[in-house]
Amino acid sequence: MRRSREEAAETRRNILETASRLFRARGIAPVSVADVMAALGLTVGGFYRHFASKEALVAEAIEAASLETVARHGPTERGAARGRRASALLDAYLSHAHRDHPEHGCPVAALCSEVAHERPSTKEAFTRALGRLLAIVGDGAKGESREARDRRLRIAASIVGAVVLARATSDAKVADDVLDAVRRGAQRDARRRRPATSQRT
Amino acid sequence: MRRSREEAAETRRNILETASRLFRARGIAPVSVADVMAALGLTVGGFYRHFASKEALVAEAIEAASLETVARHGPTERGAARGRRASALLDAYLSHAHRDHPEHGCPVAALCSEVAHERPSTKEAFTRALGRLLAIVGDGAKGESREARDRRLRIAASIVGAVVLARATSDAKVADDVLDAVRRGAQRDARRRRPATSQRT
DNA sequence: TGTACATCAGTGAACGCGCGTTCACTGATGTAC
DNA sequence: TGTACATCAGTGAACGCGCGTTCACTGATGTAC
Repeated sequence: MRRSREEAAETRRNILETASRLFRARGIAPVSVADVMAALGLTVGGFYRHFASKEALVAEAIEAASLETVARHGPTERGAARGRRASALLDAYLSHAHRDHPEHGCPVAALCSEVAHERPSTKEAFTRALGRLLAIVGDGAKGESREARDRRLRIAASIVGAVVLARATSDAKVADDVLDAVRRGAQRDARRRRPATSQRT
Repeated sequence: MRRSREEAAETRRNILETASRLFRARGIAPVSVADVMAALGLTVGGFYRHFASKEALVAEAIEAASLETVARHGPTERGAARGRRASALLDAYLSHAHRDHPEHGCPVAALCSEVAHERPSTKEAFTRALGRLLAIVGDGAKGESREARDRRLRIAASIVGAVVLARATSDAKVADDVLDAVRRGAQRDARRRRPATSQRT
């Protein structure tokens, strides 16, 4: 039953994409290698032709989810366009759609507390994902002031915190309100140092 | 081998306390019922004399951790004392000690992304814990303005986000900086509406 | 271009292991008289 | 207060189950000539 190189490469991409969705939707531990393969109509044995271990898959899946999230919010522009992009990111990040569909969302928000107990390779992939999130929240130029870096870290912590709490709570009002409150705060915070930028897309 | 009522009650308390520590330190799924009992020098079978299921233990352990966290930051005072308490809470929450010792810390920060995939009873215990955290971040009086409630939600999201990210990243500088940045921001934010309160304990 | 053979993607069963939960059993505790 | 018996906290083995990983096998693909 050998497949062509192209088919094999596509299988690998499919495993990665499916794993990336499943891990974000249901967490790392609750998703088994067999779950991922079954979702593609394949059996477990074949998995190890493509990845050395579940751990390796997890690290790559986080990487893939992170790159997908970044790509959705566009490359780094300059000036007013960058401000609009950052503002649009905040609205998207704190939307009900993002809260309700972690499988298509940011891996940092989906996996943050679970990753703390994972192995180094997983934590490193998570760390790169967080780095990319920090990069699209602001722009992290070399000569950045401490205030500017603080603001990026603060915005990242609050948007991740808001989405995670909105997903974990069973109180629908708190879930809605924390997203709203953080959206208003972060937009104001982001605007503070970019007064020339037009807001609200 | 029957034990006295007092001994049995103490065993129950010990199971709860140990579970509460282990879940915060290592997460829910990675800690088995046998792990908890073994940590007390007991065998698994006896567990079910005290709790109906692991799920019931998880819910009670989150509740216990939450009450312990609240108790550590004292009951609600009025006026300037409340401001000092809230300020001290922020410093403690965002400290290296809290980041490095989740087993003695806030269950909301320790379990947030994992709880999103747990059963209703667990999410409800988490929701009560979040409610208590919101209550000690500000004071949530009845006539509270939208701005005041927003500020409490924003501070809660950002301190939880900061601790979770600081624990999950393998970049020591980002871990330190996100705690510092959020501490400065939250102290400033908290001070904004309580100008009469003396700051920095 | 055609043929013979090596490669290897995917199968499906098996490996050892740990999980949550159940259960017959033990013997000290608690209770009824 | 003393005795007989019921209760039940904790033991330790077993239950069925799912996990990550391994492996002999298959047959189509890729390669050497």
